[in-house]
Amino acid sequence: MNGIRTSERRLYQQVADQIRALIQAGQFKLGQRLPAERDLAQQLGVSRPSLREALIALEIDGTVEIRMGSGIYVIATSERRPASASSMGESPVELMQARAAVEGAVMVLAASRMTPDVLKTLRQTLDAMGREIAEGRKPVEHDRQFHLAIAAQAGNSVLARIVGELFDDRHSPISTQLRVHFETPDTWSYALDEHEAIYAALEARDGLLAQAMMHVHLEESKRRWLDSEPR
Amino acid sequence: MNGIRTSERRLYQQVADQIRALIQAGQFKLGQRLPAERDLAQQLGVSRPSLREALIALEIDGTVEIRMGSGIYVIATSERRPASASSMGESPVELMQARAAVEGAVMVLAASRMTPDVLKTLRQTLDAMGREIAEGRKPVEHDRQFHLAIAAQAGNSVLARIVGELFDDRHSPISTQLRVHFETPDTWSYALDEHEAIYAALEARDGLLAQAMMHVHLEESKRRWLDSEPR
DNA sequence: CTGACCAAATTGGTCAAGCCAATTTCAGAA
DNA sequence: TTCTGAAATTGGCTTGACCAATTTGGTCAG
Repeated sequence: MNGIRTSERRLYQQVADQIRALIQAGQFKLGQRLPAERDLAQQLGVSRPSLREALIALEIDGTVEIRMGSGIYVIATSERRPASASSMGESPVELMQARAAVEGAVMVLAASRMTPDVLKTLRQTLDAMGREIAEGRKPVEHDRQFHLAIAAQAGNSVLARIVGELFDDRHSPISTQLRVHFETPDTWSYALDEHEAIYAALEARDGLLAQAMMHVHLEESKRRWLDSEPR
Repeated sequence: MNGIRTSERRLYQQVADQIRALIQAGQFKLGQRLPAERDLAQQLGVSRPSLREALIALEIDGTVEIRMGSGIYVIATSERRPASASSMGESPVELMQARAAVEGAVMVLAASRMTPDVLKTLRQTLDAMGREIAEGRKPVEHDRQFHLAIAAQAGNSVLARIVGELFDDRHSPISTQLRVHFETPDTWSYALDEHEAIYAALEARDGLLAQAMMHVHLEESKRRWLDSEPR
């Protein structure tokens, strides 16, 4: 059960994954208590503080419950709490198809509820993106704000949450693969053009056109993503 | 900037919240580097390992990026991973509307990819539900399997994951409110009838009919949910 | 003056050891 | 047999140290 530290990932991530794997393999069952921190750290060949850092990650994702004086208990076997999307073998095609389904529905709802204030916010976000692109920076945060501001206007907080999660699944900092953002300074300007088309449709309160423009944007975004990924 | 440790929450959670609050308040801006761990820990009145535990939580939720030898950078100014659905004030109406949008899209995809094997699995699941209902038990797990088996056949693992999460958001064991399942032995038989109608439409490979039947099921399910909730 | 190189400083990463708080277990007394 | 209190166990947090990665500043050469 010794950990292998040959990769560049942080130790806590590796240890957390090891523990998840042990749970998945059935070595620690639902409801069961893990070995004591001191023992488990020794078994895994790491220091106790490093083990504790890994346990925090597991606590946050709902895999374990930590009780002072008592122990660490498995409360999920990851059948209910899947790992992040990228670690589940989900492909860019599937992610963008899912986004098309969800954000398509959001577009129709949002267009019918569009207000001058929201349009103003979207306008400001697009302008901020334009400035960042002109300065050679990557407007990931404003890209996110654009998508989420529209989703928020759909009037359904569940859908808004899903839109945010799908966006983040692709831009999550956890996975080292996803640290490499796929857009380049050149392609960001295309993305901005596509955003402008979405904005124009929303301004016109045309839900079906907005939906179509979002589909175009996501399809092009997927294509750029696929073109940028190492094979 | 001294932390206050009067509550029963773990220190790392408190410190993480403090840092989030500082970021939200604009003290640390997007892209900016936080003070060094040693300095920040001192400023917040905690030990460095405790501060590191808090930073792990912030890294996981996408608020900061930690670079060895360089520093800790703010990469988001709002939460990336919202708390669970039920703690966000999402309503049954919103949840079921979102499910209608997502599972509606899934129905169309699944109907076009339906196979005898999947139909057999669905048949078995419905029969198992029927037996459980006859014995006065609540077929929550088979209910889940029915929805997820269909979603799995849609051929998009992202959508399947979302369907699972939405189902679990409603049936999550974490929220004490949701421990009280809304279906009663009587209403479970209605739910089963609705499942049968969905099954028939899938058997006929009629995507639009399957979608309509799923919408009916979710609408009725929502109504039963609302009728059962304390006001 | 500018650019390159190198050493020192700074920063995060991990470890070891210690003490405190909460819970569990066990032994002794009633 | 049951209850109580002490000891053991467990997690929570701190202090301090050393290692790895990055940044900064100084020096030298062109």
